[in-house]
Amino acid sequence: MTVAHLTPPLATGDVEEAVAALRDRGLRASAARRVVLEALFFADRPLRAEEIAEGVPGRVPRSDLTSVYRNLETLEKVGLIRHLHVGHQAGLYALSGTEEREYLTCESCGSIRVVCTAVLGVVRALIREHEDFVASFRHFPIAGLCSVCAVAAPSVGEEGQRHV
Amino acid sequence: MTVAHLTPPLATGDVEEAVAALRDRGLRASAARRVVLEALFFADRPLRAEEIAEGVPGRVPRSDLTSVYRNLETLEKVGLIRHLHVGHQAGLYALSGTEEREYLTCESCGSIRVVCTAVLGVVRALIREHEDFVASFRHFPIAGLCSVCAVAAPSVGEEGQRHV
DNA sequence: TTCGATGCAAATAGTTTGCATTCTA
DNA sequence: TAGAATGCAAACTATTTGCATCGAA
Repeated sequence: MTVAHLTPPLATGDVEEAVAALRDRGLRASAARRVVLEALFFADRPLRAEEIAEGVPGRVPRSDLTSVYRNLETLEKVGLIRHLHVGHQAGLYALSGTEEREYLTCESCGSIRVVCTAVLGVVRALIREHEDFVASFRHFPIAGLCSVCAVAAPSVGEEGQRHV
Repeated sequence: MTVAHLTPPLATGDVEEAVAALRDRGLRASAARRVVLEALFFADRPLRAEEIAEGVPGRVPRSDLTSVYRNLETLEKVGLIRHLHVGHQAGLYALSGTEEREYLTCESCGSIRVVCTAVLGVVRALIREHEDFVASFRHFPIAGLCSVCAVAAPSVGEEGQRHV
């Protein structure tokens, strides 16, 4: 089982800081590795491996998808980044920010929004107490229906409508 | 987006009852379809499509994997079954039982256990109230660390040990 | 007898692995 | 300059689609 996503987070403020963390661990600061970090710092939202490989025209150079995957794995092992899953889509990769973001994902329209960590703290405490289980929502965020889709719920058997 | 998993559940007690529900909807009660239902009724736990296709020697005949996938989709649309995701593995398919089972899945050892629905009810109410979001744990059950792995947590960076 | 359902082959998406080459420390 | 990292090709897993054939109603 891959448990890289259980590595404790290592927050950094920019590419140079992240690169320094790599060197601290005897890892090399290659161009391809920098590019992955640049893409993530530039996006400020979870990205798919393919989005990272595509680069940002004029901003972040494109790179080889295989290397992106290998570097995402390395960066995650170090704790610089994390990944999460939303629906049946490809995995999403994000920086380990100073503030630990957790998400709520709508199964109908596909929207992703940041959730109040305090509320999740209460949820975790509840589950820990009653079920003797340490719940985590980082890797598999809570899914369900956002307020808009919940209202439109009866029509939910067909095709989700993105209402953004 | 595929939202078959948002279909309301339709509980049945045995294969014949499930087959009758299919006919009610103008769907055919083919041999391959019966076999999928038999496998699920026989297992009484969530199964992967491949496990269903393999059959149970002397109990449930094996069948074509493609047909299994097509039939799982049909059965899920009807509400007779549901599917859920655990870690990075293949999807798991289960009957829509009368009692609505929800699970807690350990990210370290891979164990899956049934959770008290009442506790999840409180969790849902909490999230609905504070976040205006209707959480559901059917499709993506809550992940985390079971009590055994939580204690052994410091060693969690490497390889999860199945302690069952 | 007619469509719905099947089963094989082939395609697809996401991700991983092998290996000779390149580049960082 | 040694060993880490790259990048291309190829493999792999889970799942879906095309299509000619079959079988349930």
